[in-house]
Amino acid sequence: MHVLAAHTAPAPLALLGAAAALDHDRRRRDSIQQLLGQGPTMDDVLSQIHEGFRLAEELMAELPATQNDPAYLAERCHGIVQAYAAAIRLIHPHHGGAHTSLPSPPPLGGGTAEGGNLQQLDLLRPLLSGAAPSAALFPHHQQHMIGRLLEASQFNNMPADMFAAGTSSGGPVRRQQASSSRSSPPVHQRQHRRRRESGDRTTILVPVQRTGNTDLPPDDGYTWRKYGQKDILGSRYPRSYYRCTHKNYYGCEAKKKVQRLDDDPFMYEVTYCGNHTCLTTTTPLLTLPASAAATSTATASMLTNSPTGSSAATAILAGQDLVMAAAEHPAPALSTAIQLGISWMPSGLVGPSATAGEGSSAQVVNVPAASSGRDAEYPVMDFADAMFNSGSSGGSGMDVIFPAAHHDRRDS
DNA sequence: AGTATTTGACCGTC
DNA sequence: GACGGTCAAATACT
Repeated sequence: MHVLAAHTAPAPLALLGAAAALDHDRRRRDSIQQLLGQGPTMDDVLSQIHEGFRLAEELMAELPATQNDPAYLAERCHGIVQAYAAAIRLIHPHHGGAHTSLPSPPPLGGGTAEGGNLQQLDLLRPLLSGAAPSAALFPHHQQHMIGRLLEASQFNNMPADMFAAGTSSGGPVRRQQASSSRSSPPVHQRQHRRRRESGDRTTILVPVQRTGNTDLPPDDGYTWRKYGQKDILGSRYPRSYYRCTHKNYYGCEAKKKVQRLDDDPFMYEVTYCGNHTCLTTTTPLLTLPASAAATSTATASMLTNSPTGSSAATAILAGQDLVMAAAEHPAPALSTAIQLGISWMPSGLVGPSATAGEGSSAQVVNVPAASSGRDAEYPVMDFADAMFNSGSSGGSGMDVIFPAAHHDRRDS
């Protein structure tokens, strides 16, 4: 995958050839235009988005002089939000506006309407984190800005444990010193290793978590288990290798590589390999008793009312509106991540090899039906995911739910 | 006891 | 032979 050779690129946009970027742009526009049908043109949408960018840039430029004027800042922020909301309304006119269709989240940080509007910004996340097409649509600095807007709108208001759950951050604290005295087993005891997989890969750029420990890899809503780390030639930062935590339950073969960009330590390059079968498989390894489902539903309600429950999770767990909305507008795909309040889903939903120069416009809107169907029909599985994401290493939450099934699932 | 992380070594590819 | 991806023992942690 040629994207992986971009370590020395001066900017993420350099990940794409100019011709490929233009082609992505065109096909993506065409695809979205088809979705829009007789409605507003894609140019209208992009114009509105760019207006948001423009206002945001103005605000950033004015920040040094206006940072002590909260009323003014609020007004400018509101204008920015309105611009993006207008773009969303153009894309989803039948939503009837930014406030009416999607379930209203609880007030975030005391906000009211802004909370709802800011959540709308999340709909942009697939555009921005969804690999190449976004790079084709928006300049590098604008992608940065969107990332920061999104963080300001959602991440900073998310429960801290929501992030601790998604990645290795939820695991044990890094040990102080590792042993180096052990020796590897004899070669003949090693299992034969599989050839390097050459399946679909998607590379995206994700800004680092700005709050807390910024060394933590970005959370994408999935749960990953780190299985390796390598120093990469010519790269300042090591590359970490993760596989899906659900591998042993669902046989999920999804993997990802995470590496900081040399030229931008505040950005991670995340390469996803393989799709999450744990999202499309119902019960390959587990048998779910009806009582467990009932219990999980009840517990889901508790989570809904939990003070730490996210607004998005509340929306999903509490009703079907968003499920239906997601089915109609699959780009912000419905998945475990949304169940957990994280509304972007890079792997398998942004289309394979989005950076490979192949037409991705169709794939952008091609959400596996099994995914949303499974989420709608198997809430217990989502609860299992939630328990997986508890971050507890000693005694998995699955022990509580599926005690009989939870044994002998260690690797190899 | 069970699980996640670390890290040196192994293995396939180029 | 270099490099990247993976394995798996040792270890940390709950």
